[in-house]
Amino acid sequence: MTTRPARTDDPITPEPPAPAPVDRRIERYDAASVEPRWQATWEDLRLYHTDLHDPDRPPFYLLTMYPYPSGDLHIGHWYIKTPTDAIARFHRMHGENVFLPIGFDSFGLPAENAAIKNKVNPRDWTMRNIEKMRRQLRSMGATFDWDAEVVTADPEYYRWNQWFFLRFLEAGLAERRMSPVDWCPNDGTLAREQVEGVDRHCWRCGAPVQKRDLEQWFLKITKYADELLDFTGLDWPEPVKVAQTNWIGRSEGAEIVFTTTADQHQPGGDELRVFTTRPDTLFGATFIVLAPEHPLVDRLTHPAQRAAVETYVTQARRRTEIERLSTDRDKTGVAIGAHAINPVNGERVPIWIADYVLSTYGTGAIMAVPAHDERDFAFAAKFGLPIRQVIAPASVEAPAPDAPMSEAYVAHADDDVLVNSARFSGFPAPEGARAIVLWLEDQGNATFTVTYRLRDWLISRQRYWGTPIPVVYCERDGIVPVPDDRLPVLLPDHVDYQGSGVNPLTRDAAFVNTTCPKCGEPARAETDTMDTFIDSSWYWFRYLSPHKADGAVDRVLDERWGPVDQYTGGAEHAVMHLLYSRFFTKALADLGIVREREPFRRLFNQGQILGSDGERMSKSRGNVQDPDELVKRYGADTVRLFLMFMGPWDQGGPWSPTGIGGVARFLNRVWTLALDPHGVEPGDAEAGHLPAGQDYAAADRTMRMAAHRTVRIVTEEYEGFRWNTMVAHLMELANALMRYRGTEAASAPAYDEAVRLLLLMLAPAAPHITEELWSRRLAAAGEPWRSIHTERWPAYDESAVAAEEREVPIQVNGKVRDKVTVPAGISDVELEQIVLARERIRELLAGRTPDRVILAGGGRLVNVVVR
RNA sequence: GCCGAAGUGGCGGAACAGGCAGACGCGUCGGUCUCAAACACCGAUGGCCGCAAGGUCGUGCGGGUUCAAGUCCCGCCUUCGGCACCA
Repeated sequence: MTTRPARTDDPITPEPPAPAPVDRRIERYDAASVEPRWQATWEDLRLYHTDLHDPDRPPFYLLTMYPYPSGDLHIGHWYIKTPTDAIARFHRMHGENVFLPIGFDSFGLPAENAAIKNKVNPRDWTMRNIEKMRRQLRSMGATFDWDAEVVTADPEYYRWNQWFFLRFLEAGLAERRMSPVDWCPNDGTLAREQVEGVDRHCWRCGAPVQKRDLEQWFLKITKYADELLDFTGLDWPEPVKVAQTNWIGRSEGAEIVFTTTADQHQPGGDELRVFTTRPDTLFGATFIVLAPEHPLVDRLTHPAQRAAVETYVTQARRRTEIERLSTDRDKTGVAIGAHAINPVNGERVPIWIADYVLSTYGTGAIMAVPAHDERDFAFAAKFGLPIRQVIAPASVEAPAPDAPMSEAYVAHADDDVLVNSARFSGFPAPEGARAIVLWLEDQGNATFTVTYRLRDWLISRQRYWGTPIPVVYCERDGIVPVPDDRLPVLLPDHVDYQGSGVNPLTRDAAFVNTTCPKCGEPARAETDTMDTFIDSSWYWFRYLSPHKADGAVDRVLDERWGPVDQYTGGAEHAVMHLLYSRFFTKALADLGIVREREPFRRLFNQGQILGSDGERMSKSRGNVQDPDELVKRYGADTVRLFLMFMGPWDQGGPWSPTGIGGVARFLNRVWTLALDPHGVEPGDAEAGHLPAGQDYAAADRTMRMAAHRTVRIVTEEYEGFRWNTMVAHLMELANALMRYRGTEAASAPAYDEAVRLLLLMLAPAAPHITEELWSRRLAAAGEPWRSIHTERWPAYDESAVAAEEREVPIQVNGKVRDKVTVPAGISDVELEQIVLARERIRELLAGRTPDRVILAGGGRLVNVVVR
């Protein structure tokens, strides 16, 4: 590949910064002066601006989760982003055209909270933070392509959120429905984090939180539930796939129709559809439970029960879903005083409501089978409802219908059969389930169905700082989409919060009062804004053409660059962000806007850096670690390398700077090896002499072998993101070379080659010091400057890595007792002879003949077994 | 409760695919350099016994398979992360 610096739009006139002349007494590595100098040079040369149309090199799209501009770049950001930068540099050295963009996820609650609390403008607050974080991000020395930067709070970005919304609306993928929110009379809708305490009060005014039903917008992600379960072709961590699969929660079963009976207060005949995964237990259904929110509750409730029911419904609505679903709680519920007919046996069963049944799952109604469901069992036991066993292993005698049970029989034995189930008795359980549904289906009382835990995506937010939803409400025309040519619907720059959490857009007359695009009459603008997960569901498409004015996505570039080759970011986004992004991509593909149906081919979740107290870093805990101080003291390269060296990347852990000195020492050692090969250290008695028994040629071979073996292993470690062992192996190589420094072998070509390889291998991880040393080597050799980061990644020399001899550990009865050095190509027979002839082994055998001699792993180890 | 990940020296961690446990680094101890200190460099460093050679124990706990187990199997314990009565 080219040895010129990466392509830029400008003609290249590399003006290498004049390297300091190499003194006899060499200076130590001074990061504070070297690093900013190279960062400025890279920027001047536009070294990391990616030419997305480059016809020659294969594209590699590397994406890292864009940060929220909280205003502080902490050590956790470095932990994600600097190894990602090393990936970029590694791929670039393989001749790939790497695109590593960056941007800011700049809408959201924190800006608004700051606005309410400190009376600052959310936009000013956000933009100030972005400014600060840009500076901090640059101090990493990462190769972000800043030309591609995306700021989601810019109209240039969010107008396309609105455009997508309109396309979804046309395609029937967006719809408006009632949905409850947590509500405070003073501060309006509350996010989960704004509800505090067990008594659930408002974070600002302390008022008790209420539930309130609002008309809100949904995106129909459930339409894609089945496709989202398919991860074919994705190289993703298994736990993420498992988490998404559970989140979608597909279950197969049937809907069964129960019909309400008449009484003196209502005519009956209402259909109650229940969802069950166990139609085989239908004969054991002894009551019905509805979610308290079920639409028929009001209509069916008997007057005598009305007061109790209403109290219960109010209570249930005040509980969080987590509370309602908590297993620790006692079962609660109320009979509503109505009944329904079990279609399978005509039995009249009572209808209850209970908060353990959710209106959002299935049909919001269940048939309770206490004999075969633990929750129903607990409920029946508490309220004295009948329990009837209808499933039992064929191997035991069928129990009587009313035989007492101490617990629900839920376990699936292979020989489970239906019992007490009329003509279905004796059917094996799975066949029984099928037969019952088929039979009921004929009468119109059942259908096979699939239900998902996944719910449609509620995107409406009653907040200012987000993308306005582009619809208008007209007296005459109803819900009217804003036409494309009127986009973007601009967020006003200044709003008055009046010290309250209520969405200030609702009070902004200029925003709210608009005209209907259809009839031209006065109309009301939608004041809800979009969930910020919308922003992050397509930002990587926009990076390809951030300023494109006539479309959201550049289709040509999408064809060329999509899907993202590698995505890096935290595991906390395992479900929501990654699932929404997959949904968006599929929907956009169906709308013909993008080509691919999956956004991220390969995903890596790095671990999380915790505070030194082992807790998640947060401002409120005061355990946020600022890297600036460390960077000032040790330099960016040292901090980068230290973060990589700490442990496996997917592990994370509590932050502690202990040990960073070791990494700094290593970089200084590299500096010394490269610039002062002939110096000697006073502390080393052996300094200046080759290791005992080695001549110049042996030293040469040893150095070559060490360097090339390191290339072999380190290349694999870069590919697998195993940074900690990668750094360890580079340290080993440096230590090995250190042994030859100051000896005659330091003049050998092998020494110089080893230093060259060491620098190349270190370059992606520690880009500044290697660039500096590289420039000095070139200058010393009288060659023109070129960046080390445009060099090719080294290949190892097969002949150099092969050893002539190897050491074989010898075990007797599985314990290492001896070692022997043998020629590399030795045969098994010869090896065995040598081993058995060893004095130490003969001693241990004491005249006995070995039972077996095992040569393990092609003679890597010998085990002599004697009993 | 369910799902997922993990438990290895004083500490962070290493160990391909069952084959020398503890790579690399920190810390500690000893040394060289220095008037001295810092820096740098060299050496030692799992526990116990031993002057040494060497022995012995040792990867959360208890069993097992194997010539050989940190690694595989069975049964537990602990920690972290996620999910939450999903019918």
